[in-house]
Amino acid sequence: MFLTLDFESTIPIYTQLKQQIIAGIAKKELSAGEALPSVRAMAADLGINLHTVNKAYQQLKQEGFILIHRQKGVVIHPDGVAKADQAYFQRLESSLHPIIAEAICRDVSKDEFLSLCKKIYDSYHMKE
Amino acid sequence: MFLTLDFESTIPIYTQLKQQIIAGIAKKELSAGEALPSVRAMAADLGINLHTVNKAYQQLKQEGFILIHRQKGVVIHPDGVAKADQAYFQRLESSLHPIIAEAICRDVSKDEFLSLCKKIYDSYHMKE
Amino acid sequence: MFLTLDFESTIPIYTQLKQQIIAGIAKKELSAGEALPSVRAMAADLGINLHTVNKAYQQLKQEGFILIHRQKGVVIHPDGVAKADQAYFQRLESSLHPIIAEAICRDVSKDEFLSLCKKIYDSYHMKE
Amino acid sequence: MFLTLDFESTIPIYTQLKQQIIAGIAKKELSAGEALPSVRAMAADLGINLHTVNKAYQQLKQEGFILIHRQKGVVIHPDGVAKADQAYFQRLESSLHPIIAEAICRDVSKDEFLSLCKKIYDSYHMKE
DNA sequence: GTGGTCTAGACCACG
DNA sequence: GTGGTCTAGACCACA
Repeated sequence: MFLTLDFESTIPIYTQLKQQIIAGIAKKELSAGEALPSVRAMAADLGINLHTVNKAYQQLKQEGFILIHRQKGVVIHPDGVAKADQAYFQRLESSLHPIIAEAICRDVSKDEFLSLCKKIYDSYHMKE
Repeated sequence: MFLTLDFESTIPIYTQLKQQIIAGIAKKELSAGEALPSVRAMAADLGINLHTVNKAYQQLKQEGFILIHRQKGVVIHPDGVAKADQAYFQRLESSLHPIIAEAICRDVSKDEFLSLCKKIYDSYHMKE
Repeated sequence: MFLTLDFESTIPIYTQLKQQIIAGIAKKELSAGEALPSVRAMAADLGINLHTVNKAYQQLKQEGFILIHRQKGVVIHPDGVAKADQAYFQRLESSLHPIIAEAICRDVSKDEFLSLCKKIYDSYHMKE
Repeated sequence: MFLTLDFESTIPIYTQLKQQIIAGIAKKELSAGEALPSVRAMAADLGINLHTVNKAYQQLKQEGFILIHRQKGVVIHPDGVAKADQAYFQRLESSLHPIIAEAICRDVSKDEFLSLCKKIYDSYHMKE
């Protein structure tokens, strides 16, 4: 799994890290139960601060993507991620709303938009 | 046009304001050439600082949603917003990527996801 | 002579007006001694405020481009504009400095820059 | 690098700051990848408010002269500034137009004008 | 009265 | 300690 961070992005590094790990899971590059590098190792690999990695891991844990064992270290959640619940759909919808509003302003047709979503969706499943 | 801000949200107020105005344009509640309240009036209405409003306006202007007319004040861009270009689609795609990745992890099917997008998309066009 | 104002520009209207009149003189569309519309007429023509026209006229007068007679009204300075003096060259240089600095940063070659200047220069003299 | 601001000037301080930094890049006093003082440090150095410095930095960033690195802070854009494009040449031309029109009115010959441009251009490259 | 600029001081997210 | 956000109050240029 390759992690690429953009230090010039406005997106916080810990968020980028989270997103990349989630993307890895979605692409099945990271499978349930698989071990992730320790906070220290990950930080050293990426040349970033321990706190930054830790923050990403803590949030991933809190959102049910990973487990942090004192001994076994960090592993992808073996039972799969917590499924979509009410709260998640609400978050999802509110994150899509502004994106779609802007797309409409810019005259992106519904089909065009849905095609793009499909394309991205498939880009994850192709790897399956 | 009703603007509702969430002062508890982690999303900056000026961003919320931007999004609501963009949503207003998408819903055709705000039509091309229509005037927006002055920074001062808007700030007073919302109970926020005029600089916060100004920041939102400046960004909307820079992104082509509004323009600042020396006589009419702040108005919705009359020619419609700059259409979707290469750069926009790139931004759009990178904003959708992490959202879709998470949806996949949470076992949201492609159809389910697309339905949600459709629903949101239509919620803007219903007002037409 | 055609005057076109951009009410959406960041450049003040009175400045645009000044520049257009100066351009008119440079292009010999306006010749020495020629009359300009009164403040009122000009303001009505352009749909702008009296004060705005007045400010432009006052500055043009102060810089030696026009004369304002109580009776004859506003006329292009019959003796030609005050020639370039020390102070003018200093102003000219300091207005060119930042422009040229940016051009250099953007890898515009000296020849490229000078060609552009020549082209613009000629665009005024062609009308002669 | 020496920055000199004129607090009496009508040119906004943040604009002066921008111009001086651009001049510094043109003169190669600031080289690609080099770090700039933090907004706070720069503000303290110049005896101005940090928001003023921030505004200059934000605009320089938006125009591609600098970028804000999460680890290194503010740095001169390492890949060099975005090269001259269509839009830039248009801006350049419209900034030169009024300057040249006035020069013509003041009987500055084309050669005289071009010599001045050359002189200024060289004043940047001498430092190379 | 409008937007543009500048100052000042505060809190927070980030690394 | 860094930049990002928000507030507040002041002055000015513009129309």
